[in-house]
Amino acid sequence: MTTTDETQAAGAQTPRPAGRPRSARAERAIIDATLDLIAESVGLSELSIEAIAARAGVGKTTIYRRWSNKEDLLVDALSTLKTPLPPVAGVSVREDLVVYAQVFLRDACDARNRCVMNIAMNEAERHPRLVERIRQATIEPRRAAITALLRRGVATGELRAGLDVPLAMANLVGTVMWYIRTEGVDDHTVSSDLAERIVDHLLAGLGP
Amino acid sequence: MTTTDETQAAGAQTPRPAGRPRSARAERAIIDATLDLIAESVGLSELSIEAIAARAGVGKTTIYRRWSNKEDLLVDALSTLKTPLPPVAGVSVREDLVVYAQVFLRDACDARNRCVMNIAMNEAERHPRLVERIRQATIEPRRAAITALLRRGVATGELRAGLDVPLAMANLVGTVMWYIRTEGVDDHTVSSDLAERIVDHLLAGLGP
DNA sequence: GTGTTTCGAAACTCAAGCGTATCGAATACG
DNA sequence: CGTATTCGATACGCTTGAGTTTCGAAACAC
Repeated sequence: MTTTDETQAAGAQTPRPAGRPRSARAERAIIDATLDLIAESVGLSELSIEAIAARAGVGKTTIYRRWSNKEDLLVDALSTLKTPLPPVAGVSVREDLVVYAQVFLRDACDARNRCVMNIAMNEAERHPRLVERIRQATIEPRRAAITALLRRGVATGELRAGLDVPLAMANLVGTVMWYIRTEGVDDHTVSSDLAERIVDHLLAGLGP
Repeated sequence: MTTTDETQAAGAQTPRPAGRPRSARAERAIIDATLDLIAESVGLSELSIEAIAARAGVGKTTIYRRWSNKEDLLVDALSTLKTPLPPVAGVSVREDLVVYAQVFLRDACDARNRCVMNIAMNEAERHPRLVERIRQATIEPRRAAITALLRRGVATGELRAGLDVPLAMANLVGTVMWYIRTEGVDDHTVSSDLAERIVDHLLAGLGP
């Protein structure tokens, strides 16, 4: 929308509404402060607009001039987490699984991305609009990608015939999530071969 | 502590402190209301003492005479969830794993027990005392039991040699948790053979 | 009966936070 | 320059809920 910091490029569409233009820097500061505070706290109910304004060095007026309430701001703020999403691959199913596992590990270790999953799992009743958006923008694409990959593995014979795909997906995602949580893997302590270990573990199973 | 509803048995210890005795029914009603409201809501911050008092049909005075603040009440209320804990078994490692998986499935489907895990995972910063208690009373015993079972399986050869035990545990618990969450298994729709399917799936692995 | 304690209900104080309004200063345009 | 809009700051009204206090009634012991 804006080119320089305090200036709006007068596109052919809107002839510029006269008066002092809105600060793009303030907008970024608000969204950054929102994401930081979400990542630091746990639930959305302890996140206050006043704390956001203070952290962003901004008046509450500047926030309410852009978003009419808290949920609108949250929707926009979480939308900026692009989550570049799983890149495609194709050499072998095992290697692709490792790539996905690595993406999940990275996401689960980054505070800003981790809170997205927390919100999706815990705030469904209080913020259905927000959770639905997260579900469609982040969860569903990944679920579809993994499902396709697992089906491909079954088709090529790299995975066991008659595989229960939803169960296998819970297997992969649940293992990653739980391992991160319980073993306290940090953003920097996550070793590069952890994804490989997890995938190979899943492929081999527990039996001898 | 109490035998009849409104009476305290005068044990040899305390000779009965004179005055109207505290109502045991009120105490149970308070704890029941607390657990119900925790199960219905999601976080502990939207749980209000006033709502508990209203649900229990009790004055706030009756609550504050027993517990000095909200966290004390929560600690006591959650302590009453005995979670009979994993019973021992011993025929085969697979059967024992199925038993544990069934316990986890039952717990994860019961609203009152499910919220315990939610609290342990999400409220660590706001209620460290409470979370630590849950960790020691509920999580740690189960973690130890599964660890012992997995090690036994490795020793008897029923499980693969060189098994990564923490990873295998994340495998079992994470799969159950994630499957329940994403597939929306309810308290009544949980089929009796789901635990067997999960365990056999884990034992076999994804590979052919 | 008297004395003591608890009961539920209601009122209270205090703090946090939402959303609004108002202020002087700043930044644009013409 | 004047006009329009946004800026940050501050104050305001309002609601919620914690924790306390007061009240009359009730339940015990003596």
